[in-house]
Amino acid sequence: MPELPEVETIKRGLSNLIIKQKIKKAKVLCEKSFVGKIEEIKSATIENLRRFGKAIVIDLNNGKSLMIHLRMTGQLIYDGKERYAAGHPSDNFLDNLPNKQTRVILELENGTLYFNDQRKFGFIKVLETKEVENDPFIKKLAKEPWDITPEEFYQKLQKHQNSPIKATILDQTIIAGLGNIYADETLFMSKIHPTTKSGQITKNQAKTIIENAKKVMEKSIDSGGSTLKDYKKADGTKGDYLDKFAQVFNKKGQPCPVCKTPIKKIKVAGRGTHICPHCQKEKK
DNA sequence: CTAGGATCCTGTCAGC
DNA sequence: TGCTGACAGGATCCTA
Repeated sequence: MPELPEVETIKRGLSNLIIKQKIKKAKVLCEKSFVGKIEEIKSATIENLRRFGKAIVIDLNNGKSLMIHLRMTGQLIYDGKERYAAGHPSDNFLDNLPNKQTRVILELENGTLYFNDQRKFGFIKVLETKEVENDPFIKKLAKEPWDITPEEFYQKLQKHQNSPIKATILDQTIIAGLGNIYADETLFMSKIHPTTKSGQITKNQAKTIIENAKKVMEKSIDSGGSTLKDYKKADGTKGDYLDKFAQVFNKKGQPCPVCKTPIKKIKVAGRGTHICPHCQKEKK
């Protein structure tokens, strides 16, 4: 679930809170959620946080790093003097911790970091710091919209001519960072129907997609991601990207902000997909 | 090689 | 109320 903006939000928020802290204790409640030996990170100190697409990496001072992928329902919650929670938006942010969905607990000097994950698709993985870039997922990761050129992106589209454009921009090995929300928002802004074959996308449209992907994600990062980032704010109100800025995602039946046509929900590439049938015309 | 569907797992919600 | 199937902000694996 968390996409690039949410992961970036987590990275920024947690950096301020956990860097320089030592991992005093580490506890794995769900074996599937932790890959590697837990002993390897005990009593190490957190030095730095990095982000690769939707993956977050915590570098330690003993040559090891923790790579974390939240997948659909992962959350990282730091409970210290204040609580900082980000990732999958759910009321669990308000629960007492640990709770039923807590998979890994890292006890630090001034607080505790909880990895929660309802569906157990996410994980924390121990890597050698120097091997982080060689992790299969990170190694295959494409450039993010800020780094890829329109020409490069266009060339990649030609390799997947018959795939719907939505499937293509969700593919992290083609362009990194977009997930289901920002893919829909990007295509809406670009006035491109999600089922358009990637081979039909013009060079201009390729450029537009990149520009809009940057816009929607920057806007989301500025608003703290489409997720709850603050325990106090999380109390009842969900001041998040989805409510404030999303144009089509989760807006089935509501009027298109541009032309007032009701937003439709369809299925593309196996994912729920939101479009304005008037602004995003299907191309034959 | 690409494309599409099933799959991992838990929880919630709409519809009967 | 209880049951059932669909669906979920992701990525990989398997098959054709």
